[in-house]
Amino acid sequence: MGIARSVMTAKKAAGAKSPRAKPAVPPPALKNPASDKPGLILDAALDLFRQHGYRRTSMEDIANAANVAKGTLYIYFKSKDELFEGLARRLSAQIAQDVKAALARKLPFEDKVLAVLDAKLGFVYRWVLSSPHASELTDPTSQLPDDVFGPVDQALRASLADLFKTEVKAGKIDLKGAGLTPETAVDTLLAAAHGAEMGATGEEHFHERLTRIGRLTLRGLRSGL
Amino acid sequence: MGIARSVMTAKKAAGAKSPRAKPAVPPPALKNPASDKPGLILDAALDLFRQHGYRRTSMEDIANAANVAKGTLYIYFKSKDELFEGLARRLSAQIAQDVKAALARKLPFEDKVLAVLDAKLGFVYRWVLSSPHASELTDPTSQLPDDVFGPVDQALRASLADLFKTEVKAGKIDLKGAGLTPETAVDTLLAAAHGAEMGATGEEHFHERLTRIGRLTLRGLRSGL
Amino acid sequence: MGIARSVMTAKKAAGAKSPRAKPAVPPPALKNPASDKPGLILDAALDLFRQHGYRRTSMEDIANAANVAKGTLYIYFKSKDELFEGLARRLSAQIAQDVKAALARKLPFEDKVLAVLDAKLGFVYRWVLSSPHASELTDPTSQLPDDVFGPVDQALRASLADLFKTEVKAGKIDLKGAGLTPETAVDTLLAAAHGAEMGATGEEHFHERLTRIGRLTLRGLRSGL
Amino acid sequence: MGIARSVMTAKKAAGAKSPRAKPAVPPPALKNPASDKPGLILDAALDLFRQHGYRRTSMEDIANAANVAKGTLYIYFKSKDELFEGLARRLSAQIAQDVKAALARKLPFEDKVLAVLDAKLGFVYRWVLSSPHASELTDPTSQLPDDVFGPVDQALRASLADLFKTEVKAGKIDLKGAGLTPETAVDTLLAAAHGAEMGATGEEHFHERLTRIGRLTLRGLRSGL
DNA sequence: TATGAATGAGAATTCATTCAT
DNA sequence: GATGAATGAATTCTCATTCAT
Repeated sequence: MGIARSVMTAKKAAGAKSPRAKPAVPPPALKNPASDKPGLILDAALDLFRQHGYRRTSMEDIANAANVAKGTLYIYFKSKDELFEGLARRLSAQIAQDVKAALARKLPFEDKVLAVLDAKLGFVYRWVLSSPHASELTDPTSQLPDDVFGPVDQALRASLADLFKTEVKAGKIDLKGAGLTPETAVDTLLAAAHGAEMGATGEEHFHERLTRIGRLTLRGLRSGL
Repeated sequence: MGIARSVMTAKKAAGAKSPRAKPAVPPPALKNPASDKPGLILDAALDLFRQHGYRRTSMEDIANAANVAKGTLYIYFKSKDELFEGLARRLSAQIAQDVKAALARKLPFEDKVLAVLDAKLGFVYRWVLSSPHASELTDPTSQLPDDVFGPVDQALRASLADLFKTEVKAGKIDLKGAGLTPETAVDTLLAAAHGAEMGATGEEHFHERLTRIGRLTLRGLRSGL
Repeated sequence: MGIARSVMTAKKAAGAKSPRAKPAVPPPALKNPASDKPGLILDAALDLFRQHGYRRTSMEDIANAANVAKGTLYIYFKSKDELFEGLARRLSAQIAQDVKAALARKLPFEDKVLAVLDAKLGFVYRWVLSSPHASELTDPTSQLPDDVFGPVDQALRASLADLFKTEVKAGKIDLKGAGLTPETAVDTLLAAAHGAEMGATGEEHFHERLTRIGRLTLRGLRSGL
Repeated sequence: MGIARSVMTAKKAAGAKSPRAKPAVPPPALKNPASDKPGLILDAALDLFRQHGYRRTSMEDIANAANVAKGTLYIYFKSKDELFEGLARRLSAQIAQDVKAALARKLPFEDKVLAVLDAKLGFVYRWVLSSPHASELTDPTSQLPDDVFGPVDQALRASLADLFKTEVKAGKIDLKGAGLTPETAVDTLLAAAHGAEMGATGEEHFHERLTRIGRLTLRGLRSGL
């Protein structure tokens, strides 16, 4: 089973033009793509976690959904928590890719910032936050090692800070007037954007919010205010 | 045992003047104020949930911490989930009070908005989100009845929308220019503010963020941009 | 709330003529009939035991149904098991009365035997065996003291044996031919009659069976076979 | 542990000639006959249920007696009630076999009827009714699915009815004279026989009763009465 | 690698009984 | 006598994890 994986690995149709167009993840090359056991296991797990939450998904459920024996799970993941960590790592890797792609696109400042926000938050929303059990998936153990999402986040912040600096130099935005440095400005933007998920009722709703938050925040940074 | 309640019910020193001043909760009258069993149980539960999370706090733990027998928990709360709901209701009631107080204060527009945001989010942050197990406390069952937080939220939104309208009439802010109605503006503001919690490392950090988000967002609404 | 007792104590309309007519129990005189607490408790208990079985009826249920506090039950009955025993004693007393009445009636031999069987088994059937939880009511603890039903049974057997002896003397039945003594004949008859309850689907069904068993058994005892 | 199973599966010495001869059960083929886990569990359970009753036998007790872990019980039986149902099914299967064997024996009418009654009721008596907790074993949940004992009972009734019809044709018995059809005659006989269990003090006592009831009932059916 | 039967600590919940008022 | 809050032992059931095959 696993609509999850099929979607997560599906290439989106190419020629999208909006800032939100975001391609997805090329599956890592496998000798026999049909037997990427750990991948299949994670697919099944994601599906089930989203549907029933972490607590109410048993290792047995995952094994059944992945068509492997329970013991097999423990060959690839030392524990249920590590299996979850594996999920987080895969998610993180995919976000990294999407963010990188967004940054590489040739777009005006504001559009690019929105594209980046969408790459990061939209992805998470689609795969995690839109689940009725999102809170359990945020981190069921509160133990995700720093290296799971940390590096991606660092890189993102650095890149956005650079974008901001450029824009400041160009006189388009005025951080000082708002009492901010590039870093605090980025932090503020990301935090605010993160709030878009709050009680969002669907992806459309989420995106409208995200866009409004992004635009309003950037508006507050404009020069000559 | 129970710093939670002592803090939650402690009267804050009166004459605070900063926008962040937070009044608190008049305990409901009790026959024997020294033995508000359900209250003591909730105190113990909140403490433990914050420390160890919902899943890893057993009813036995709660009973021990509250110095009552396991069975006593079930006199006041039908199940572990209902106990959690009780916690949420108490939280909600306290937020409602604080928000109301913030709205009643005589402050300039921006300060009042920040005060309201702080009343709502700061309270939640202090009692829920600052826990390493925050995600589990958001709603372990994804089943909190609508009437727990809904009404408070509705009222808050309505009040903020009124504030905005007044400010629009006074020509101080310009929602149309930002493509917003009072309601979408409030939604955007609240959502953005909600993001302040994201990975905050402490209450100070949280507040700085919240303030920056609030100010930046309001800045984006100013007239004559 | 006690349909049980009202029925159990209700006087049946008088002039019934069939062998099956069986009057019931005059309530013991009480100073204040409205406050026969133990009686009301037993009424409630019987009701509930019949509906939900012994196991699934809690002392709290009984207390609620009897409109007394839980602690009150323990004033009149030392334990749940003793409460049940009280029920059994009341039942036994009522059977004793009905059997006595049946024996006192002026009826031909076969009719009288059937009337006695009905007094004993019909009563039990109506109040115990017709419940879906009969098996639990037969004796939830397997600990009913001998003196609860024993004496009634002894008396019944003795009386029936006398009836048989008389009938033998009159040459109407022939126990020797069937290899029986009066006592074994009575035991056989009672045991067989007892089987009438087996899977009976209602009181009518039960009575047809009981009658057929009685008649067929007595038929097997007829002289000149 | 487990005299239960050893007896229940023990082959009785072959050539028994009395009406009471009881053949037994060919154990289903097992990979490892020494570890029929569900069978061993049922053995332990039957032992304990007979000794202490259903309620007072905990799953833990059963697990200990069967030398398996508590969780193992739930591999084979979804719940305590289903475990009981398993017991009933095994019992039913064995009764079916014994009844079939009794019907296959070449015996005169009356002896065969007695043999059949003994096959059905004697077995139940030995394994269930002779327990001091029989009432709890009759059906602790009042929920045994119809397909557990129903089919066996149906088949038995049909076979006995056939026997009766044959005997009627041969002029040996006279159902009409007793106001019965073959089916009601069978029902009456079975019900009466069922009563043999009532307060039986041991297997001998039970059998005497059963035999007397059977003979007396059949005697009542004889032609030319 | 892969399996899946077996494990057993742990958790939530129930309820007969007690006892201070 | 009457109450009902409080108790805590007992019970059923779950599920992450192990390990012999």
